[in-house]
Amino acid sequence: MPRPSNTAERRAQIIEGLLNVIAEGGYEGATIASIAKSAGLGSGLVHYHFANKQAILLALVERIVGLIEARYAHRLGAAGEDPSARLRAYIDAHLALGDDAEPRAVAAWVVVGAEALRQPEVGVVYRAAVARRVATVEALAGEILRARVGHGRGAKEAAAGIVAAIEGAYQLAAAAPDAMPRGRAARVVERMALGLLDGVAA
Amino acid sequence: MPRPSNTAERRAQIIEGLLNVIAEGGYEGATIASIAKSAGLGSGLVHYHFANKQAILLALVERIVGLIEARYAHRLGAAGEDPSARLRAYIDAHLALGDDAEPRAVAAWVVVGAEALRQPEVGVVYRAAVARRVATVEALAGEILRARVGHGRGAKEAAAGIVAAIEGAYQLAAAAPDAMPRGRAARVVERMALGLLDGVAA
Amino acid sequence: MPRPSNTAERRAQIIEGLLNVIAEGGYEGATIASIAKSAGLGSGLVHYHFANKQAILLALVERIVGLIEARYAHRLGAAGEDPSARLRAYIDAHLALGDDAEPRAVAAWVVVGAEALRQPEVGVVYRAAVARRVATVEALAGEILRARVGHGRGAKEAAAGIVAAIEGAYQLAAAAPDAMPRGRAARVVERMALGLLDGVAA
Amino acid sequence: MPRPSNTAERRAQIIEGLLNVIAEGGYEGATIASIAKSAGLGSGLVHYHFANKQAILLALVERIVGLIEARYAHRLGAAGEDPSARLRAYIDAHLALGDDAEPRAVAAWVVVGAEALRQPEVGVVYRAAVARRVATVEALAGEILRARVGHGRGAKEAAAGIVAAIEGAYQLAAAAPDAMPRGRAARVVERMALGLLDGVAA
DNA sequence: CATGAATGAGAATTCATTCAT
DNA sequence: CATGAATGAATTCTCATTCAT
Repeated sequence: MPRPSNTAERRAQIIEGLLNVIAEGGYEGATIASIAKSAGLGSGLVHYHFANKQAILLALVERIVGLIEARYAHRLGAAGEDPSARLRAYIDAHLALGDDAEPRAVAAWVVVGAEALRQPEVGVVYRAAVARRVATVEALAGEILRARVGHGRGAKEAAAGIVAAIEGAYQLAAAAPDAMPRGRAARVVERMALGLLDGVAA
Repeated sequence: MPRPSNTAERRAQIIEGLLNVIAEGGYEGATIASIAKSAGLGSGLVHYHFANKQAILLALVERIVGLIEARYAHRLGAAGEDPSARLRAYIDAHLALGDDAEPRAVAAWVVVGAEALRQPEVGVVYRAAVARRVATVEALAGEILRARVGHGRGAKEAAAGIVAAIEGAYQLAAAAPDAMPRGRAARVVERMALGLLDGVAA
Repeated sequence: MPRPSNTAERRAQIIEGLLNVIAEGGYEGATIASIAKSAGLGSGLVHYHFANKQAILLALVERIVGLIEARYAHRLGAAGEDPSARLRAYIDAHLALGDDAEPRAVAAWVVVGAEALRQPEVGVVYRAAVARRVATVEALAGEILRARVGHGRGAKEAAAGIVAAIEGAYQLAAAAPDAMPRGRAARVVERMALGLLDGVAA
Repeated sequence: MPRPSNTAERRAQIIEGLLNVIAEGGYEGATIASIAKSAGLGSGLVHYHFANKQAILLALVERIVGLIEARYAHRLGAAGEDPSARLRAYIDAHLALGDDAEPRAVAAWVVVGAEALRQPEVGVVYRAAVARRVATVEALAGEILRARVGHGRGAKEAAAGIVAAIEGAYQLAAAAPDAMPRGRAARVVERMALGLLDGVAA
């Protein structure tokens, strides 16, 4: 009777290790040895579970995206059917502080965004993640616009703007936390989003 | 009769070299050898003019900041005294395409933002640059708000939001260019900015 | 089942490699590559077992000190309780030729003495080693003096003189071997030591 | 009328520069740039006056040797014809503190002794200097011994011992100054020397 | 004579990846 | 599955020496 595989658990540990080290040292500081150490594993084991270092980063991207989508799903329940409330929930899921806040994930995401410039495979998953975000926001924006002016024109570029504001808020939170008054990011981005839609609708 | 010093020129060449390689390969990809090659210089000379690799990056930050501030100064003339026009000019200077567009600088800036997480000295100059941007925008936002509602409350956090939107637009432009319809970023951010100020003023 | 650790053995090999190359080429000539080659190892492995080159040198200092102290301990048995005999045994342990002679260690020690000027950490362990030598000789000299004149005044500076003579004999042996008739160093230093104590006692 | 050559002066400046930097940083720390800076000259000029770095070191050896021989010559006058007084004057010239003390030269000499192991050409001049010292002391010791026992047997090895003690005292002064009570080195070595000759004569 | 820019050959160090056990 | 030793290529940085002016 072979021992039950613990691969899934080990992979999760390793991804968590990368998240931790990337949050403080960036991707350059994330050596296999430091990841392994942070995960409490031997360094050889990392390569047993992942073909190479990049593979861990790709898994981390998935992990972060999943984390945030879960937050959104969780908030959706309280938001009800109103598209504006849903858009606020969406922004909140990305930016609000709270018990489920993940400052490490924010820093890691900023790093992922920079690595996307460098590693084509990371670029692919990063762009896919961004595209999904834009699509989600576009759907919400489209609903809001159609309710107001009967058509959804401009929803796509509004969505891009809103996602940009979210990404920029991450960037500031991670690298220049003094720039944005603490805990206000979600509110400010919500106002920008709604103000933008007002402008588009006008 | 010594050879006339060309230090300033060489330093500029090297900074330009870093800008070029960073724009495609990120900071990790920017090896001294690649910088030197891109600048058409020997690798030893790079260290003759800069103490280390980080010093080049710091100089690059200055360079990029100066580039954009010059664009803003240039657009200010056409904007006249109206604060809203000036805010649009500000956003335009950062995001508009045109003859003076610098896609390489955009990518490099994103990389700088990630390196700011890793290298404390880079963090310092990055935060200083962001702080200046926020202060500039805050002044404009304050003027606009005062003209409308007689006070400037909320200008600071509005400014942070606007700067975040700009930074996020850079991020998307560099790493996920398909997300934002080409050439629309300035327009979208302007609308977000003005919509945000409407909201704050309300 | 992990490979059994051979760290201690590897470290010893590397220290031995440094001893070998330092004996001929000095510390400057001792490159990591040459140390690794002399030890029959890959260069990366050297840094796997030692944080940096200096750490190997510090370990080498310990190694040499231990070597000589072991020679002294070994000779102590034959010397019996007589302090003069013990002092001779001490000098012998440092300077006598014989099966346990270590010409490489002598040359390396001279190099260590010069590196002590340059690398603060090396200076620390070098001074500690010298201080222990002086203390040991001082104890012996004190016994001899007290037996003769009832007090041990002057033992400390006599000990310093004796240690200086030993260090100088190393220096000549390593760098100007023709200056001292071969195999006579121990005898000459013993005579200097005893003559010095005669003078101090007078 | 060509301008008068200042080569001799420049060479002296450069040698002085090497002496200064070697006294603090050892030979490794002595870069051409640092030597030039310490001499107040441009780095290119160093190579105009010396073929290479080693040539400066060789000149420095001469310089230090000359310095000490001058001190000896100066003290010889006061010592008169008595060989014991002359031997004391010799040791004094090498080790006594005073207005003409040269702590930098002491440190530099220790470095030279270590470089002698590494650079064959340095070894040659170092050994020549040591041989001259031994020969001088041997002559004095021979005189002393002949006056006492009618022959000079053992003078050579006694001289080597005395020179060793001097070299060792340099080593301690430079690298472990706490080992020898300050200002006592000359006295201690004189006692060792005279005690040694007593022993040889016995 | 003098300057300091320029070169290029190393040197130390890092680290992903492999592999013996 | 697991460990951590081992490898070797890549990278930053140093520095003697050369050379244009």
